[in-house]
Amino acid sequence: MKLKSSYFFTLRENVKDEDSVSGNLLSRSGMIKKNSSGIYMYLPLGYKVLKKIEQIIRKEMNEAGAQEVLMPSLIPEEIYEQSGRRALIGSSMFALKDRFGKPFVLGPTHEELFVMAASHHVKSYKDLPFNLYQFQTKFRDEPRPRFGLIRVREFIMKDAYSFDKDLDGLAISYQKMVDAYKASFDRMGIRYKIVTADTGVMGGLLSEEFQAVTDIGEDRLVLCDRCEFASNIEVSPCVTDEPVLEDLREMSELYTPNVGKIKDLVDNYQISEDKMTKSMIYMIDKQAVLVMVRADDEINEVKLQKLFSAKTVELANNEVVETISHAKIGYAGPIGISTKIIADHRIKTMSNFLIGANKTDVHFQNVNVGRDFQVTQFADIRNIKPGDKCPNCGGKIYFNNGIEIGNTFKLGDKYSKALGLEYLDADNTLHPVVMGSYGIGTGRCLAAIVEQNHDDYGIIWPKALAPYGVAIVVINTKIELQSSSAETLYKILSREGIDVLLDDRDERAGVKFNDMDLIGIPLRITVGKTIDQGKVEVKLRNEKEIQLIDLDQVLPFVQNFLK
RNA sequence: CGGGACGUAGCACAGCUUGGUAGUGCACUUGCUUCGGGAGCAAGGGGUCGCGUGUUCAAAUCACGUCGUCCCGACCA
Repeated sequence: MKLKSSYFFTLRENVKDEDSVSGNLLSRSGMIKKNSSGIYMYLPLGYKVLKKIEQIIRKEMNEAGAQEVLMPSLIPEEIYEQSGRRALIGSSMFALKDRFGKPFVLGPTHEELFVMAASHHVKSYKDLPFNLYQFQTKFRDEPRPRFGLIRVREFIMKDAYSFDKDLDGLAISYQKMVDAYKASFDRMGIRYKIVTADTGVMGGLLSEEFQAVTDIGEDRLVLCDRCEFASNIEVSPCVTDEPVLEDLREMSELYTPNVGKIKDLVDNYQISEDKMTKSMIYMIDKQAVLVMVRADDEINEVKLQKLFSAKTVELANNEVVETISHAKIGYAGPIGISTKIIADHRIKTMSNFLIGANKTDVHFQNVNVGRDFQVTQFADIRNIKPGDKCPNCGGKIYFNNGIEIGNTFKLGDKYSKALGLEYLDADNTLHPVVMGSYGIGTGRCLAAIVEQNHDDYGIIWPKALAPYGVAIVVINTKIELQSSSAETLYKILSREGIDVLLDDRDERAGVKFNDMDLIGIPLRITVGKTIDQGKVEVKLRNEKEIQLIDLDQVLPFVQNFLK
């Protein structure tokens, strides 16, 4: 492509509305443009990269034996009613009505439609297994779009669905997808971890996430410095040390006016956080429950939800807390409370600690479980922390941020049961089909790659994804020999099927160099003064050195580079 | 949905307190000089000051409303 007569622009300054490196670099390089909150235009360069990402995934999916289809985005609302997900997904679903008043939604994910598609084919066990996938726009009305392309309301997802007769079949289908995902992300040059995660709204038996390791990711990845353990913090189990109890001291009241917060207690009374507990009142399926953890631990709501098999888990509002604890916010505690008390296992290891007294301005000190109060149940309900013991090998835990670029689910029979997708087995009995679902967010891949590959000058695309593998820059377009030589080179490379960018704009050299760096072209060929000796300069985006090569060496050099 | 901020040219912003002819830098056009890492000088083009209502002789500026955007939180497939 020749820049002179193309749609091409770059911005010199950061865009105010973008809060991430990738959002800014992609905007400044003219690849994307925000249109509304969480809704983007893909402009020519950005769309080219997106297509390359799609192509890589498509090839791997096809090799894994999946077949590509395309489902609609406009879907009758009743289909989600049937599967029970209309209420579950709730206001995250864009809803609208047609001219006759019939309710439709814009598809946020497509398990239901794929089940319907499958039901046209599946009658007998002989019709299984198979796998269908699509690249298609999803709509999710996120409460808070963020980080450029990372949390958006309209995005393209590759979603695949496997259909098997039993769990053994699912295991095979699932592994094929995991392998295809690994191959895809490897080819894109993304550094990622596979972590176990919560199944969330999807439900089912197992969820694993492919997390690109970056600074800004929204997810906290729990990793071990010794073994391969990797988990999303929301499901990572915690190991609790054996209790080493001190001699029990006499419990007493401590007058603590206006210090309902942990930090104030630490500051004002010189009590360390591992000698205090945090008691929070939660509404779990609308029932109040007191949840206790050590003061320096965080409560994990996903674990709470699982513990109670609950639909909703939320912090109780202030009024409820004050009614139940008979005190101002900050003074709730387990003694004399009427609710169930769920305590983290770590509470068992504590002695002579501090709790809220359910009385405004008062705490109890030297409290001990068993002697001073009873709990309904001990459970693992806290978040694991850096430095904790690895639940797998006992090694040391550390955290990384991650961007969820892919997710694989073993759904089991959740959707096939809800929607009646059954097959007849060899013994003439009906069984629900066993499903898996597998997603990759292509826009997130793009953002993750930029997050992982950039410097002060701009994006550094991996060769496989760069919008153009090579750029030819003419230093001075007014010098005939430079222009004509560059034009000739452009033709030679193009004729060999190389996608090459010719910067023939009437701009100063600095502008062109900076633009080519910003948009991240991996190889730059500069046609300048040295053309008088029949030589051009060659520079790689990720290296500083410039080498001179003869004109007739350009084609083999480029071919070798792009290989 | 709760808390906070912002909305003035394609982009980034000033002007608003104290109402009186719409500004700056980058980008854009033309000319001259320059020409290998975002040039200089000069002359230009481009704005319903988010939208609405009100106060006023007069509103970018004050008041109220509304829409949008961003940040923190809640939520999150």
